Amino acid sequence: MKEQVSQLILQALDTLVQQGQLPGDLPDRVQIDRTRDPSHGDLASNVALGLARAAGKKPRELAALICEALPQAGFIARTEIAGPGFINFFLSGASSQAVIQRILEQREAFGTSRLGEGRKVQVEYVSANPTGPLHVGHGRGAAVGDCICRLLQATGWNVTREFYYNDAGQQITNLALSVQARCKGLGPGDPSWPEDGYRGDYIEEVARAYLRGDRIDATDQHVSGAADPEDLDSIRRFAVAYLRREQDLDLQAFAVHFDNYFLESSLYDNGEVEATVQRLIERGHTYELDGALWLRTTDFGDDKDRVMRKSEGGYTYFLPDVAYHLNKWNRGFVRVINEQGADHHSTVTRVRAGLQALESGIPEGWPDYVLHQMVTVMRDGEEVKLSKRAGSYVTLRDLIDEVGRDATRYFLAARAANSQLTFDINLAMSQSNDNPVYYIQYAHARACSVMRRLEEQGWEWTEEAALANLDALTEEHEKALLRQLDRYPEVVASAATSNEPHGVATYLRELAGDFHTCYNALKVLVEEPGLRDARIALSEAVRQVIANGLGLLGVSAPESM
RNA sequence: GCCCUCGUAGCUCAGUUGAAUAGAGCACUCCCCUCCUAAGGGAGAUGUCGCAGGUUUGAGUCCUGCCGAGGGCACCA
Repeated sequence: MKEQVSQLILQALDTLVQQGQLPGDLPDRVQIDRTRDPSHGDLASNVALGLARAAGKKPRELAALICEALPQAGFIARTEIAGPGFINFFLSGASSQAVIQRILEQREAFGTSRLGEGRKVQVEYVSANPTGPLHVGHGRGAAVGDCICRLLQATGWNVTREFYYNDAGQQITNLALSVQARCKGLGPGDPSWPEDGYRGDYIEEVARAYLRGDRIDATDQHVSGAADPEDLDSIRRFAVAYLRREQDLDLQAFAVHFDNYFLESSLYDNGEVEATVQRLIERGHTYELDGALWLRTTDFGDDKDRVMRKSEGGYTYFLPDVAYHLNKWNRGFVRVINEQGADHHSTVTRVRAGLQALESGIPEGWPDYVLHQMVTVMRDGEEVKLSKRAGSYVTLRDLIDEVGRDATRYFLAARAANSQLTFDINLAMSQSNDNPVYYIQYAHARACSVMRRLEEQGWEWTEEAALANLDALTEEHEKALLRQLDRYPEVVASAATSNEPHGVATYLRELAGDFHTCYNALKVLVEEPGLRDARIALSEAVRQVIANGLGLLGVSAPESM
């Protein structure tokens, strides 16, 4: 619709140029906005404001000229010049009601698009090292990352969901040592407890399972406990598998899954790290200093150069990061989105710089990053900091168990990632109108109950009859709903383009609000068949859009509550 | 010290890529079920958009500086 109005204006501008009212160089597109205030019509354009200076006319005068030159179009009821020179467009009743037909035809597909054109996109998220249960921060990453994936799928991208982790290195050695200490009956208080060991109770569970010889099947790891407290390597493999499985269960409870698990160690095993170093050296962006090999990342916007190979011979973590992203590029992902905690933001410039230094045709600014800020959990007005099992942090599982999957997902995804989030447990659990999750779900359930009541009344409803009677929808509350429904595809497209799933949550809150208002003011199941059919169609359209939107957030749409 | 993010109603947050009187919800005051689930709705009140400049016909939105909050600044991952 925006596009059509835009075409009309462009034609009008063309006419004015031919009449000599406007100079020749015109924009090839004009801005059309949805109005905030219904008294301003449905759509508005600011062309006249923008072109007034070049035209040497006052904005309102120019707006009047443009309006006169507008070609006739059935979907426009009238236009109006307002404020400093806006042109407001009032859509005809039929064209605003037509959204219902589109929704009922397209159903689950309403709001989806082919923006992605089947191109390959990879989203990397969570990527927690297997050293303990997932914490709330991982939960935020899981919710945001998963919603981004759903949005990308809905807009026609070919999505791969990936989880990257490290099963070697210092952290994992530390983990193995901690489990070993537990195997030997030591606790965090003992003098021989490993320095910086993991202190949570779950370490003891790992140790017991290892000594029992349990078999562990995680999505990507399968191993049995060797039950030998002296075999550190065996303990390491077991602990990694155990905690990976632990995380799998957390993610499963959260309805988040991955297509691929990627091991940092594989980059060493198959020589990609070494090949990356060679490539960087060949390209001449490296130098040796104090026995270390440096990459001149300052050539690519970094504020200081970075060490790639330490003087003792080992690589810094920065290098596998670059190798990993080169690997992603080589797998053909034209778009890559990394969802991470903001505490990793310093890697952004570094990785991009490293990729530029490879001179492999990777675009500047690739990949995308979505960095989420910290989550603070509150209960009864006080900050919750500890979980019993993990020892030092609130786990994702704690939240899911306490407030449920739907509320947890909604709260973690409903806010812009780059702002700090306060997770209020009491609010998330409250079954009242305070709680946006229930508010939205209730709107869906209400629409479902309309259909149930319809059957109880013994009334018939057919789509054909309803679509023939849509012109009965003339009340302001109904119009507001129609406008809101019409916006949905744009909301989805914009959320997908900007990697901002919270836009969908905000939209659903508004749509549900408009529905409740309308529902309260106007009875759906009235005696008069034409009006009843039309209102049921409206209610059904709202239900469908809420279900679609909740689907994008991974939140259920219950038929009754 | 440098870098990143944030600062909007008492609280939690939106703000459609620069537009028309800045919006919701909660909390507060009143009101609405013989009526499709009141897990709902209506009315009222609520702001120097952190501060100060700048760009622009127009700034919550863009630029600069300052203040405040969080995070990051290793030959650690």
